[in-house]
Amino acid sequence: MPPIWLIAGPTACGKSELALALARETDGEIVNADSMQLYADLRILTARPSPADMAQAPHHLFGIADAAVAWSAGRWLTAALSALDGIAQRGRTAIVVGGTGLYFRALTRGLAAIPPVPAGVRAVAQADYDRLGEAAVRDELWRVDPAAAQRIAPADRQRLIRAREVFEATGRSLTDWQADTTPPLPREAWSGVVVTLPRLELYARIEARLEAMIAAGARTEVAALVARRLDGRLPAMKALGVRSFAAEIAGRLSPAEALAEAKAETRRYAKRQISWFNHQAGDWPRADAREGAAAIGKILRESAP
RNA sequence: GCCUGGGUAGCUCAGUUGGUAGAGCAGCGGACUGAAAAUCCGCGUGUCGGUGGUUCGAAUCCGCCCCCAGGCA
Repeated sequence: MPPIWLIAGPTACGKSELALALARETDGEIVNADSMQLYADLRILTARPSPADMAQAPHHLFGIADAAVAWSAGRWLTAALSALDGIAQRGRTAIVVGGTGLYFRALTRGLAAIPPVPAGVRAVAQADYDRLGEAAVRDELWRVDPAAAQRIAPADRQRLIRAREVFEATGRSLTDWQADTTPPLPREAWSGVVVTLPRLELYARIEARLEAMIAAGARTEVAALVARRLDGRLPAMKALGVRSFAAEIAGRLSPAEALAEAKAETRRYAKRQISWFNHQAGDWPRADAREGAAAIGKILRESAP
């Protein structure tokens, strides 16, 4: 059975380049595990592989969604499993690369089989939260899903709404659903590595990359996205830098302020990613990005169960 | 060289009549099961330029020295 390699790591650590080198070396295929590189609209700002890179090996799930459509971890998982299936049938190595920790968790540990919640139910849950306040929603949750009410942090609007809408839509508590979760892949099917880089070096790369993105036309991309007047709550609208550069385009921030803000938000994001991988993938081997693709390939081969 | 203003957290600064210091930004730690580049929780991280002195006690007062910014020469 051909291997599935998972390459995770914080933004700007050099994952894509390593994945491409490994794909060339193994005649493998690359699968995206980045929630923002899914969308077509922001190629530059989300650091999606260029057409030249994509021509060097088959790439899956990059830029395949329209920003007007909200994808989710569940939708990604279905698409990724289907891509992995195709790659396995072709007898090739699959290289799943990205920075979205939840996606790797979904792939390796599973996602509860909750049916999609109808948009109307979510809209009602959101409206109730905004109209009645957190306390009322939480009180309701104490009745139907006390474990979730206990676990969800104060002011975590998103998770409270999620717990509520799942119960409303399915008649079963989120906690109950989650207890059922099973991994979609057998443990021996994959091996993973977390790519690291010293913090200061990572931050320097983040800053340099943002500047390069601006030089390459990231502002124009954001302007085009903003011109579509999409709902600001769509995932694609939350891509790092969109808000800052949109504010610049609207004249609310100077170019320097917008750039500084985007850099700071990206640094904080990288920190959250590091925190996630440290605790949620603490048992995966680590590899310094500077060790190069050969070293990382070796780790992946040797850590296969 | 003289005069003036200033040296306090990584940065910009606040600091009341002397009681070993606090804001913003930056930063750090953490949580995480379908928005996850999301959402949320927690944390001041300090030779108060240096050195003598006055004082029970000095970031605060005094002396000397160093550095920075203006001004006068």
